Amino acid sequence: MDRRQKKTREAIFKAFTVLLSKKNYNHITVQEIIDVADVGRTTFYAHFETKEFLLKELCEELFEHIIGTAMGHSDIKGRYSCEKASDVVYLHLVQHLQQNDNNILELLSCQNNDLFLKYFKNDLVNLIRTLYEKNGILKNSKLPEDFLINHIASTFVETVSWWISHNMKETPETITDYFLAAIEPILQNK
Amino acid sequence: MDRRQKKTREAIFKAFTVLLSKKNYNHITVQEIIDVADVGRTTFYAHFETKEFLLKELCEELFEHIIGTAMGHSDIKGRYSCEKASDVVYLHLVQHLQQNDNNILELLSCQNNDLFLKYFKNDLVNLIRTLYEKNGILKNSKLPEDFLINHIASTFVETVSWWISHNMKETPETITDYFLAAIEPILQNK
DNA sequence: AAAATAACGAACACGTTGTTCTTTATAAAA
DNA sequence: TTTTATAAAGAACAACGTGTTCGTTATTTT
Repeated sequence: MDRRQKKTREAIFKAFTVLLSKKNYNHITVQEIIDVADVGRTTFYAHFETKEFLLKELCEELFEHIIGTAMGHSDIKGRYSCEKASDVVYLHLVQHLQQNDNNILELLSCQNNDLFLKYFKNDLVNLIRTLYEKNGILKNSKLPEDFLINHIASTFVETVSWWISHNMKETPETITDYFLAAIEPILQNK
Repeated sequence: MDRRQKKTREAIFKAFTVLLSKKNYNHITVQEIIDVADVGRTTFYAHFETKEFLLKELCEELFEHIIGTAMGHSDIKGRYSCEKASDVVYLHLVQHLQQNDNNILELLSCQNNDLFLKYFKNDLVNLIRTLYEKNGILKNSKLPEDFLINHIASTFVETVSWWISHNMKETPETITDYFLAAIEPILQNK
């Protein structure tokens, strides 16, 4: 990719992130974004069709990375017992968030964090499905499988969201424990 | 309240609801709302400062009613054992939703249902706090109390959301059972 | 019947959007 | 290095949405 393209793309992402940490998504204008990013109007529209596409691409870049590496860990650790393997994946996700790559925390704690949490949950559903699909854990429950997957993903997102809103005082290990305490009884509830 | 005021207010709410069922909140303009509601531009702004205030007031009217009556039931049934009382409240809520007062289902199943689910969850947190605050059920858990309240409220909202997205094939009793199965193990997990 | 209040409609200034065109700067290919 | 391709800049534009003002008409309330 052209060095110029990469630079403007990153300048726009950065400006958008900064603005999101200050004000509501709906009140952010393209004009403000290009002012903060210091790029021409034409340039912005050459990169992103609209503000909404910008949001979409930002989310994709953010979560592709974090979920992708977690997926990797699920394969590597596949040799251990089923439950432990998934526990490790969850812990890795929480630790990854704590590291704050790409200022992801700035976005997950802003006014409009629901925009990002929605995306995050969506990607998590896929991760969780592949995590549990091989072993039949979810199939043996008296609750529908897609209900369970949705419940687990939601609980993870809510746990992380709760953690961030409490200024992440707890360690990643504690948070993972909270999360597992919230869902594990369900998995054993056959 | 003046009959004229009430009529325009309802016309605007109705128009807004219709539009929300068709398109994204961000793409709905005040112009469209007043066209569909068939009221003058000046009249709209005499009632609502902005589109956002319209959304806010709509949410308040919607959930004030449904949560309010549920709160009532929690007091009435207080004589039974603690857990059963709350179970009845949850069932009532689900049944209330099924009745579809004020086209609440149209809003909870539209593209932007997250706007309403967010409000719903907020009100639920208050309901749940009062539901469990007298008996010390939540205090005896190894998990923080506000984490638990948040988890229960989220799980309820997610359960309802899952139900609606599946065209509400299940009965209110089944859905309440699913919800209770998802949270009850936690409450006993001291 | 009179006074108060709500709705209407037209017009307005202002800001935002997304596009077009020309010019300049930078990177890649020869 | 020179040439060629491509990205960014900047100015200008029409179209649209916003929120307000003002004078007029219709409907309640007193």
